[in-house]
Order: sequence, then structure tokens, then C-alpha cells
Amino acid sequence: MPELPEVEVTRLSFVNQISGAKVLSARLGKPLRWSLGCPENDLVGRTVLDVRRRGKYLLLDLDEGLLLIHLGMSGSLIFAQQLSPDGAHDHFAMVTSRGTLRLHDPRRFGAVVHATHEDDPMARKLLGRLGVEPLSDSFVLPQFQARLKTRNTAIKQVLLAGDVVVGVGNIYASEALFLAGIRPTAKAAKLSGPRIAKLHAAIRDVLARAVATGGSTLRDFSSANGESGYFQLEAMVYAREGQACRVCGSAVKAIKQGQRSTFYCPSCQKR
DNA sequence: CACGGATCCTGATGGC
DNA sequence: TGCCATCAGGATCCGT
Repeated sequence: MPELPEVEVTRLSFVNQISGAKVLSARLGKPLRWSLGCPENDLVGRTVLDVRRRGKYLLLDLDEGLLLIHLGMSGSLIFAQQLSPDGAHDHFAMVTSRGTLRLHDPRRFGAVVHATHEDDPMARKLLGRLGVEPLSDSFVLPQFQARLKTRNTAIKQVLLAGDVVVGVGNIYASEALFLAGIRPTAKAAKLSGPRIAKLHAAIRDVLARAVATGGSTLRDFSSANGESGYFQLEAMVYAREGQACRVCGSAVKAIKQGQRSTFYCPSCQKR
């Protein structure tokens, strides 16, 4: 569900409020993909120093240790002074001196994990293989090109895998490939330099615009303020099967790659 | 190391 | 209305 822009918008929506807050209590509901790894009580008394993002993970820096939060497919975070009682799908809640942070996640593919530091085994397992941050200065063309050269699989799948570049999920993968004019099934290793350059720019462009417009195209996305998602960025191809391409008018096609839906324009993305 | 597929879970939607 | 199948924004694990 949340891709990089949604996670980043969530982070921005509560980082300033929660920074400096002291944890008063914490509770876990049903098990998530990974659940804490320490008693809830160990969080009590900690101070939240900052909230960072790595890929689709949020990192809550505490005065001792940190919390890694992933929203999975269906997760969202709310941070507020006054919250209604926890509902059926609220599986983590942390009351602080500045408000309560709550994870709502029906499918429970999300995770809330405590790590003593960023190098501890669990943190390394979750963060260790992540690729480069697409909106950072370290996302540079030569390395991107070199990494793609080693992959004999479809470029869409490589983007989703997240070990080359992080944060591109199923929606933005289709969108970025459309912007770059690249067929999602093209073998990553066979893409020419100029086409990789276009893709590099397209990834940055689509993600940055989504962050700037407050987080996307997502139907039910809402930031941790509870502000609901707006449709400020129109999808060019995602979920538009059979509809006219916004550029050339051809019918948008849908295919499956690794059991995920992919959308593309057969005319604008010939190879 | 790289690849493809199965897998975790719940809710919404569409066909019959 | 009920029942069943399919699909959904993720990413890890396992066998090859």
C-alpha cells in the first residue's frame, strides 16, 4: 500500500510533534509480520528523538534504541492527542507525553520492531539489503546502470525488489516506466545507457512529485494527521486497463508479473 | 548471487 | 441475499 511517498508524507506529518516526547505506555494487539521483540514495558520512559525513513521503513530514534515501523500493504499511522478507542485492526499503540501513535493495519503485513541500534541483527535483517534512496544524492546514474547490468529479469521486477533502489512500489513502478517509455517486461540488463538515464530521472520525478503533492494517488491513504489522501497526481497507466493513454490515446494494457499487476501503454512503451 | 513462486492476512468487489 | 473466486499499495523465505 504505502510506497515511499506515502511513508515520507506520514513521517513529515508527525515528526515535529513526536520529537522530544516521552513514552508513557505501549501496547501490541494481534501479531504483525514482526512484533517488537521486547516487552512493551521496555519502551516506557524512552524519549523519541527523531523520525527518519529508510525505504518504506520509518525509524523512530529513541534515547536508547530505536523502533522500526513498516506499514506493509494496508497499514497507516495516526498520531494525535485525542484518539477514539483502539479498533479491531489497531495493532500497536504508543501513548506519549505529546500524543498517541497508533498503527492501523487490517492485513497485518506491517511490522513494529525494537532494535538496540541500527546494527543489531534484526535491524540488519530488515534494512541490510536495501538499495539506494532514490531521492538522495547517492542515487547516481553510473551505479544504477551497473546494478541493472547484473539483472537478467524484467525491469519492473527489479524495481519492486528494492535491492537496487528502494521505495518504488507497484504503482510507482508502472508510472516511472511509463514516464521513461520503457516496457515493464524489458530485461534490465539489456537497457541502453540513455534509457536507463531516462528511468533514473523518471523515478526521481514521479516520487518527488508524489511527496510534494502530499502523497499520491492512493484511494484510502491518509497521513498521520488524519488528513485523507487527495488525488492530486493522476496515474498515467496504473489501474487504467482498457482506458485511453493520456499521451497517445492507445488502450492501456494490464499484465501480471510475479503475481502483481503491471500497467503500460503498448504504444508509448514499445520495448 | 540471482531467479521464480509460495506465503503471511483481511476486506472489497464482482459473478452467479 | 449468500457463496465463491479474485484481487489489493509488500517483501521475505525457500528451492533451484
